[in-house]
Amino acid sequence: MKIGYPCINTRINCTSNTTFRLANYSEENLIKKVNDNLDCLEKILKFNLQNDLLFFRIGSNLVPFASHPICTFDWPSFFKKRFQKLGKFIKDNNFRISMHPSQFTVINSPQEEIVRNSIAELKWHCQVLDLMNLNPEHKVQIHVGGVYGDKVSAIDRFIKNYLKLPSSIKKRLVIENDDRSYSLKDCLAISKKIAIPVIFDSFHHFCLNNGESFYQSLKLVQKTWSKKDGIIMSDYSSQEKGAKEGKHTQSLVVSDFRRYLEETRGIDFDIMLEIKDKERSALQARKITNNFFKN
DNA sequence: AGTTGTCAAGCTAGT
DNA sequence: ACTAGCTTGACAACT
Repeated sequence: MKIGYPCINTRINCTSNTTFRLANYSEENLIKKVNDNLDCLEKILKFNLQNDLLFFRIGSNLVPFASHPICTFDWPSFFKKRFQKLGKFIKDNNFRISMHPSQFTVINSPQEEIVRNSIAELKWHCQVLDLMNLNPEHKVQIHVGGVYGDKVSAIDRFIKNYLKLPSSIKKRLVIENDDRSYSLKDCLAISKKIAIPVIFDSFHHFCLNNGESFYQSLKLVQKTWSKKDGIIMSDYSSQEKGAKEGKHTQSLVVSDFRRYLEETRGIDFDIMLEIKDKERSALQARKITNNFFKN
């Protein structure tokens, strides 16, 4: 089981998500920011390696405005060597990488332009992983999208648009159950039709489910990951106490996490801790799992 | 140096 | 009609 955290390390004095305002776009700015981001990504991965945190989600600001029409600069060629070097480090040390384009990426929108923009967004995410020469075990995850008052057609639209995607995207794309619209059951039904792997988000499942236990859920999800996709990825969080349902906790709730490990014992999966305090919780979780699996 | 309004983009539920 | 929350806070202009 690999343990990871998303995008940001709070104790390293840098972020791999530096960006700039669209109004300040220039080739010079772009090059500088991407360079800074790659520098920082390298530092984060080194930290993670030292601490046995081999799962990491790379943030979507790594290349600012990569899918925006303003960005005509050939950054993939310009940074090719750097990406390759990072990719080698990732492979040599057996890291698992994921990326998660943000809420604007909706491939089942009824508006063609939104779908087009979403595909452009997926394309550059996948391209980053390709530039690093990472195999399809390194994934790009999205949600199914909107419902628009008619889930059946919304799902049909997802499938129809998915089938038109280039293989560079299809080989990496996975769908995640969300906390309001598309449950695990919905995702599995989609997966059955187009063989897309499903990422299980335990917290979203807690918010929206059809009665499946965590163990059952992971077992069901396991069937959607083929050998080339690697072992299953999952997202983990728990509810912030006192806040409204759906808000991620500030720090790892140890008792909840232990219970989760108990309930899912026997299933091999990589776990991404979507918790606000980032590496702090991941370090805690690493210790807990190390002891847990000793027994 | 620290604070705060604003930032490319979508969707949903709650007020 | 408007906002919070998801998401990954970070920028930049102001005290």
